Amino acid sequence: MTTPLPKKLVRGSTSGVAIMAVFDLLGRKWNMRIMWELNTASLSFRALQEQCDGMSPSVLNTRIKQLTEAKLVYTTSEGYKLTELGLSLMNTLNPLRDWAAEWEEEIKQ
Amino acid sequence: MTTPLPKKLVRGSTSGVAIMAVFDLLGRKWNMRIMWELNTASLSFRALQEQCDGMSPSVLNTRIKQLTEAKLVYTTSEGYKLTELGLSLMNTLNPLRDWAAEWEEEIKQ
DNA sequence: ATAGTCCGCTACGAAATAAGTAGCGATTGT
DNA sequence: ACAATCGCTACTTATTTCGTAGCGGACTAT
Repeated sequence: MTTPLPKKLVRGSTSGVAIMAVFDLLGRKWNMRIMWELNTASLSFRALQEQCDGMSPSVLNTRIKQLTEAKLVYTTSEGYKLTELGLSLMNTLNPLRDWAAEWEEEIKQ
Repeated sequence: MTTPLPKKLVRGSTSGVAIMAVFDLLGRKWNMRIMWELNTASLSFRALQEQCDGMSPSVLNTRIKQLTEAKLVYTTSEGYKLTELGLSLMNTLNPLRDWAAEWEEEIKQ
């Protein structure tokens, strides 16, 4: 006699806590990758597209809009750059690189 | 006269570095969320589904398979749990919670 | 034994998102 | 003037995710 699942809910969305909004944003294809590339260097639209394995420009365009809206990225005459917020996010995400290396070791077996 | 975009490439995929594979995995809807919930408590299929805002069971099922394949999650009689690797991933991802809080402050303006 | 309930999970059509390609108008270089 | 490149949009196709119904197994109550 547990409570049945609620019939309608805002799904996969910012229900309550801030971290959920982060999952929504980063849990979308390309967003982490774009941030990662921009953390290495600020890039023009075409350059960013190339860095991201030639991802389609239509998607790149909407991603840039999202990330700009989220105040993680901004546009300059020299290309797209990370904001302070964007940089701080990439700092917290930085340990992922090392974890990824360990994980790769463990997984190829 | 820059090199034109290569016509075909494995896109959004593990081209070279380990971190790209991580982006592929975590850059999918629900994966981070599932890991996050399992980091708090080990949960049965139905319970996990409820925690994740009632996400569809078909997707949950494929996600569990992926995460199991990736050696981040395993199945027990008491429900799904994080492996050591999964736990270490959540540790590196933990600072995200604080960042999310700061970000929420900055963004609601 | 039978019927009811809950479980993990699958099947399958509908909706949403991403990919792929062509090309426009603006700018830059020759 | 001309060609090349740029950022970006429009549009079609492919892939992913949702939503719902329901199967077979385990457990329980009658």
